[in-house]
Amino acid sequence: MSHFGRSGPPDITDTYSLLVLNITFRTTADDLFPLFDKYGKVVDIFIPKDRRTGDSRGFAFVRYKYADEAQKAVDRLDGTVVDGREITVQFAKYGPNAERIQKGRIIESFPRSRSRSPRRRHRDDHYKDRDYRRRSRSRSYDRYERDRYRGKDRDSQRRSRSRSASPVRSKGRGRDRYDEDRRNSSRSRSVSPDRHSPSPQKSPSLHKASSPRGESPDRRSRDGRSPSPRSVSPRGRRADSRSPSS
DNA sequence: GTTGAGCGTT
Repeated sequence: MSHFGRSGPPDITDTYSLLVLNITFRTTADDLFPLFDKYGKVVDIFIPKDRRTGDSRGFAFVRYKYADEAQKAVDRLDGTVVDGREITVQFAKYGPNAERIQKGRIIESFPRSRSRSPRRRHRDDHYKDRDYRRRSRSRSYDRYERDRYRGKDRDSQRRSRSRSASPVRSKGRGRDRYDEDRRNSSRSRSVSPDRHSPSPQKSPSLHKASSPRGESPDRRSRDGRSPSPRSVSPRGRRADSRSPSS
C-alpha cells in the first residue's frame, strides 16, 4: 500500500499532479496518501528525495485521477497543518519530462494527428530554465553543493584556467573543447606529470587580446582568492608526496 | 543534529 515512486512513473496520462509544499522533512507519501486519498482517487504519490542522502526535500507530488478531486484536495488540504506544519497544496506546473501540463493535468503528447501538425516534434521549449538557475533551495544544500563541487573541481579548475588564457570564449565552444582534448591527449602521452603544469606563458597574441574590453578577467579571480601555484593542494599534498602503500 | 523556497522518479 505504499509503493509509490518505487518503480518510476506508473502511468501518467490524463492525471492531475498536485504539488505539496511546506511539508515537514519527515513526511512521507504514506502519510499523505491517506490524507489525499480521502478526498479523491490518488493515482500516485512521489516525494523527491536526495540521491546522496535520501532525505526528503520538503515537498511531495500527489497525482490525482480527476481534476475535480484534485481541486477539492487542493482546496481542502491547502492550508492545513500536517505533522505540525502547514502544507501548501497546488497544481504542479512543470512536469518531470516537460509533459503537456494544463492546469495540473498531464496529457499525452500527441495522441493522434488531429488538428495539430505532428511534424513539429520540437517541444523542448517549455521549462527551459525558468528558475532553475536560482535553484538555491536552502543554505544547507548550498553548502553541500559547494562541498561537492570542491571535491571534483580539480579538473574543472585546471580547465577553467586554461580557458582563461583563451581571449575569446565565444568563438566556438565545441571546437574549443576539442582542441583542449586534443592537447590534453598529446600532453598525456608526452609527459605524465600533469600537475607539473608548465608555466602558463602567455602568448603575445594572447596578451594582446587579453583585455579587449579593458576589463581584466583576472580581477574576477581575486574574488575567490587566486590560489598560489606553489600551494596547489596543501591538504592532499602530503599524502601524495609519500607512498604509504609501498 | 541543522535547513524551509520550491516543482518529480525506472
